[in-house]
Amino acid sequence: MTTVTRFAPSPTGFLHIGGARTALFNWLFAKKTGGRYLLRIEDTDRARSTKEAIAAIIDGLSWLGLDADGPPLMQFERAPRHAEAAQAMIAAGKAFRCTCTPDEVEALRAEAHAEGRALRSPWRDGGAPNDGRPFVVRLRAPDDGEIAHDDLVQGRVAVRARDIDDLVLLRADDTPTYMLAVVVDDHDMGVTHVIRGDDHLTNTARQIPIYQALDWPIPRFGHVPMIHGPDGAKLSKRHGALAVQAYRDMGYLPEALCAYLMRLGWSPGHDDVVSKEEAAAGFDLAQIGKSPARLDLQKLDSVNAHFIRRADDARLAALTMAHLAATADAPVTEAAAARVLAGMAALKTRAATIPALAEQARFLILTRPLKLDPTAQKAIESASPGLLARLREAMAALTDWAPEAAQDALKAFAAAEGLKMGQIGPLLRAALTGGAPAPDLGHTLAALGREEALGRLSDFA
RNA sequence: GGGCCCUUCGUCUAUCGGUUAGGACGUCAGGUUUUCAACCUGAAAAGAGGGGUUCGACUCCCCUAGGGCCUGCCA
Repeated sequence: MTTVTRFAPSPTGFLHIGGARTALFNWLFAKKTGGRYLLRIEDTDRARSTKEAIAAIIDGLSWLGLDADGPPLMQFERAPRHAEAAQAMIAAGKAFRCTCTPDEVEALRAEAHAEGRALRSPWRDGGAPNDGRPFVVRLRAPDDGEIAHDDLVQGRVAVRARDIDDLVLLRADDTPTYMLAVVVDDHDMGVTHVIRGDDHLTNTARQIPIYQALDWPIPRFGHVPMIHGPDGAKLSKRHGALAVQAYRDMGYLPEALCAYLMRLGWSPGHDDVVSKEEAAAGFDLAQIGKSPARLDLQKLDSVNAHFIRRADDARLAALTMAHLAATADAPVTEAAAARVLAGMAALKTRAATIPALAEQARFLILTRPLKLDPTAQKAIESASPGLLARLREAMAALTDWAPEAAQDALKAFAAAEGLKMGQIGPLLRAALTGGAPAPDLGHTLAALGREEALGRLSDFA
């Protein structure tokens, strides 16, 4: 049997990283088992669902490389099918019409609450008046025994049947509730493994009776813990829950965010930083911890740094230039872009995020004559007269402008002058970068290119 | 109120009855050094509390404490 998993967000807001992680685990499990991973948009809450949210969710998943194996299923479109299932349940005596008014339900609920038991409708055995008054369809919750399932993450979880309420399946307007819609859709989509947040753990005991009432096979369930904020509090919209796109804007690579999210709460037994593709083969739901994990941006930084080093230079250069274009005061030229690309191999070992990479690359896009920061200013003013001019001359004579050759030339120049590198490095660096961060001088010279480098030296010689 | 789930260094975790409780990120201290990083070496740092079971418990059981979720004609 091929496995089918699904991610089923409700489009009432953006895709935050908790949802992204749930999607990721579904994706990993499907890949691991050679199955399919599907997307379902749970838009049955018409008032709160928006087109924008749907677009943002799909965009976020796509950015993360979590595209589904098939078009998304829109839940609301299936309302007739859900109603049909509810009717079948009534016919089988597993569901019933309940004509209690909201006030009556509230009173019954208060009573049940006070007695510490689950809500049961007075009409659960039938007999509700059929005189045109509004009604809902409720599940006739099992009377005795226990509802248990072997959770792939949590282990065996059992709830006594008497603690399950006569939950609403179909509202008075004939639309399905979440409990019904989920079960019907998961069944119809052929979902074999329901992997979702552990906020649904207790809902499982409420959904299993629906499967049983419909005489459908019950899928396996795996409830993964939620992610908490750095302070241990649950992530919520007003508390650190950011859209995945916000992480993109902060300069994280999608493969890095996936790798980090994947490791958050899942330990394959080693600490290697690997991509989701590399991890899929060894993925195991049983290795996911049961307790919530906190978000740690510093760890994310470190994982991101790892993937920046592995990333393609041209891709990084494009991301860096985009960031520079948005933040630098001066317009970025094509020549500057070429320099950033040329220097990327040396630059990318030095930054954990794209903004940090842009800061490392900033010296490359500066326009002549460079403005000097105080330290650079001092280095140039205090240099012995003519030194920079002689250095420029020595470099101008150089034919090979590769990093190593440039470095060797600098050493030779220092030796000829009877100076140590420490005595010419700051001066040269000041003239080349104006004080902006940059790699070692060989790479700095190489990335700038002969013409630009010599030009910058001329400006201060 | 009721039900269910969770609890090892600051953080993510390893350990599946016997370890000096290991690693990673972070932190701190050294080293390297031409800026900023990076890098190298070292250090500090943990089993929520209390009872059991056992020759022996982080590991199994119970209680307590703390946290989370569900208990909606939200999802």
